[in-house]
Amino acid sequence: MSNRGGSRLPGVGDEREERIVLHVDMDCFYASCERLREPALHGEPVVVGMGYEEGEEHGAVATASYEAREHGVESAQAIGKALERLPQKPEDDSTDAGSDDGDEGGNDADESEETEAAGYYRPVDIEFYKSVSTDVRAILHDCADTVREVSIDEAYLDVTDRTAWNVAEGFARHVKNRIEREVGVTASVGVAPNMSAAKIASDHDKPDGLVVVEPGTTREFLAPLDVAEIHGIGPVTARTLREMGIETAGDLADADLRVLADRFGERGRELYHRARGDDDRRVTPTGRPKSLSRESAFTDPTTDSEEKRTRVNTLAEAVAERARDRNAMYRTIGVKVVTPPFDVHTRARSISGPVDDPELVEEVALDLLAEFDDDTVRKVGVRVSNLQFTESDQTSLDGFDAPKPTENRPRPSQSRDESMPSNSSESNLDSDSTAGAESTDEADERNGEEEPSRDGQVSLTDF
DNA sequence: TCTGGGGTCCTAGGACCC
DNA sequence: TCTGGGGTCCTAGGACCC
Repeated sequence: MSNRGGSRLPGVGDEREERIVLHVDMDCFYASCERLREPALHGEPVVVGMGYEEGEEHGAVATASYEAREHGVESAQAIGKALERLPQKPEDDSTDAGSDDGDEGGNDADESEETEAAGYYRPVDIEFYKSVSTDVRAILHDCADTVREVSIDEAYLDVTDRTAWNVAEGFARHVKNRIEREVGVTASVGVAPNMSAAKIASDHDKPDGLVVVEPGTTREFLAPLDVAEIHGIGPVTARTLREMGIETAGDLADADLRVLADRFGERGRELYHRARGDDDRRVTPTGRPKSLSRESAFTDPTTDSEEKRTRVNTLAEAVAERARDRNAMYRTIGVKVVTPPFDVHTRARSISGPVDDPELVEEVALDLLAEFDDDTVRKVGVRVSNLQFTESDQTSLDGFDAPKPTENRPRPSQSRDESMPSNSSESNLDSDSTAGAESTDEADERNGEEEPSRDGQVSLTDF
């Protein structure tokens, strides 16, 4: 996404004033959430593992608290590895002041000398984190007219109309303080004239940080940073850039645009501009999802086609249900098959009109899977895309509400009129005003031709 | 890094149309 | 038919993000 549909050419229209963009990034969010309901974890190393269950060793680190990181625990690390570096703290139920989180205990009592550091391991409880996130979002929407939620723990705010540069730091501090006071978790905030720089700024002083990059200073702020810190430069691009002798954002800013465009196409141009502190994307409200998927890995890679089929069937059901929950119909059904070492294959089939048809999802998914009958498979997924939403939708981003009844946290309580009815007419103003094209407010959905497309990568939240 | 789950965007080739 | 140019849609894969 960048400058096609919504954004304008630089210099066109009223746009020349500097925007004031905040990037708000929760600090090790999952771990902070665990501390919220289990205050004894404050100051302790906390590891939240996905696919992890108590007493087990499989799964991967979703988030590690800073205390845990000091022992070498990192995001996306295998739990087994994390346990090597930071053993699990034996937990006895007795000392546990009744934190309502009734675990099951039992697994302690193991041998081991309790001398060295040990940490608390918890499985991901995404519903609980969502409920915390909802509270944070309410504050953000209260502080800005335009909020783009990027994920459960991250958002951009355009606050140009709410503050001014000479007091922007105070404004940002106010946002931070409200989050901490009203929800009880900390955030790092970056303030800059554009999204790209704000993102990097929020990361710059990470736990509990506040970094302001004033207009006119973005380029010098970025110059010394490693290219990999630029959003959109991952391991592959970073390596290529290094081979070209480009190591810092400053190097990239000084590079030859034509060379970059040659090597990386349109992306090269974009990254070049980002490195120079130029980014004309406007903050636009979070839109509807373009695809929905479920995937799951086998404990051990399998060749058993019945096992694959069974798994795909389950996933197909789950995806169809997810789509129905979100009032989404789909025109494309696809599967993803991952074979060792980590080769990702996708197959997809489009049908003539959008449907809501769970049986069809299963049927098509199984049919597409058949091609891989003889392969060893480590992971399968099912996805629907080419979505079309029925009017009633809304429900913002995470369809599943049902925040658990853990309501003793202070709750800002005005999220209602903010996020619910807004979308249908207002959001279009923002994203579409220049493209004089369609306007029936559902119609602009499809011009972006989403695509099944593939992902592949991995890495986890936290940052 | 041996690897979990959920997404987004971009590119390239082929089919098909005028 | 072999001859361009232009456009759209679909599929598959790659890279990236949290």
